[in-house]
Amino acid sequence: MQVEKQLEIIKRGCSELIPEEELVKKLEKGKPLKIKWGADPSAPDIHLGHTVVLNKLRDFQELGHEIVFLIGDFTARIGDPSGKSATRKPLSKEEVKANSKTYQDQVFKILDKKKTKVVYNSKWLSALKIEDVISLAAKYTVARMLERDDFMNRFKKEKPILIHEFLYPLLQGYDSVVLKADVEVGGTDQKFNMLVGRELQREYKECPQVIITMPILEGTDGVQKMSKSLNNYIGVTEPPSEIFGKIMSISDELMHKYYKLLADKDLDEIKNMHPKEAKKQLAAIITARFYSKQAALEAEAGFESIFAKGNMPEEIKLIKIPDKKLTIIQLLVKINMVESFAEAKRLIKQGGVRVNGEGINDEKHEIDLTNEKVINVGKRKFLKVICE
RNA sequence: GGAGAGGUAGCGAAGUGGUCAAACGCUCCUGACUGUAAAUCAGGUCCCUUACGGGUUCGAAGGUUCAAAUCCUUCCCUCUCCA
Repeated sequence: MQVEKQLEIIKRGCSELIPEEELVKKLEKGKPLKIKWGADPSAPDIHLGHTVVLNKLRDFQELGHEIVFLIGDFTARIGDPSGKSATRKPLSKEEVKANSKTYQDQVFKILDKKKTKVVYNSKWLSALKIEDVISLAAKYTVARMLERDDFMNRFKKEKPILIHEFLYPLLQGYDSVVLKADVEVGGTDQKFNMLVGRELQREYKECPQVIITMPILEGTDGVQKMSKSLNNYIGVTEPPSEIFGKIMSISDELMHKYYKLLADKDLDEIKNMHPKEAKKQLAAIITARFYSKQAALEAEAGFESIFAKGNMPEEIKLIKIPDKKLTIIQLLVKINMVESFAEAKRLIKQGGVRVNGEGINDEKHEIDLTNEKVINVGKRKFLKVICE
């Protein structure tokens, strides 16, 4: 394909491309490029945030380039605290192995497995000797490290920065050296690390990689970046009804961002639609992407039935318990719909608990479980319970 | 190594002997209104108890006191300055 045409596709939706001229030169050689993408296998669930980058990688694959999917197993075993204040706990070899497997399965929902090479950085990083690490560290200065926002902020705020945190960008950059990456793709939060990679490649007399950053997707709260630990994520393996429902609950403002980053759609058209309709469409597009059109339709029908018409969901998980009769509070605790008796009481007092659709406001209300009961807390939590 | 500041609930941050289960803000949860949107309003947000009340919390462990987040001792951790 013509370089110009390729460039257009590559640039679409990306936040920065550094530097464009170099990418053009690389493309002009007409050979497939090595596109590096690094992932941390400590949280093996892929969510919509990751898919922004993954979609870009798929663009590259469709253009005939090679994706190198680097699993940072070495990093995960040591525990990377960067960004977050809490130090992540290191994972064992076995955990990392299991995680990276799940990770791969999910990634290939989007990427073409045949055109993806999977590599583990422990292969070369664990072989480094302390001498090698020191000479690597000698190629970068503290002042340049502090250019990174996160480091600078913590430095100014007198918050701790651990020495080994400085090593992570270096190791990540060293990965690029070893892989001889032509391009590295990541979120904008990875810009600094990827730039270090460029510098290091230059130091090691390799051709510096081109950097492509993709915008960071905010989580369902609309503020923080999507992540599992903040519980504001939409995972690609969640059931269709969940994906659909979670998208319906985002704010209108956020919906426009999601459209821009996740759906290839004409934005003007969206602006003219009723926001609710637009959101439904978005939910359907995304649900269909990970399942099927059919699944999306079903999810939508279910959603309409439950929330617009106030019906019960069609499929509710059934739980069997040994007791025939329990007070509502005991029951809620028993089936883990609430964390404590006190919480159960609060919810009842506030009118958030229903049995078979009927509001319960008596804390001592007894539930007869000889026949099936639908217990419902708040808008979203439903369970069926029966005595076994 | 020396000097100083600090560690409080999910987060930020008050509190410096009793009225502290700990102000305030955010987050989060429930309800009303809606479009499971936003904004707004009402309530809630350690555990047990219908309630009265009780139990465990303020970096950790000891101690003083009728009474400790607050005072003392030791320890752990973070930051700043000096070397």
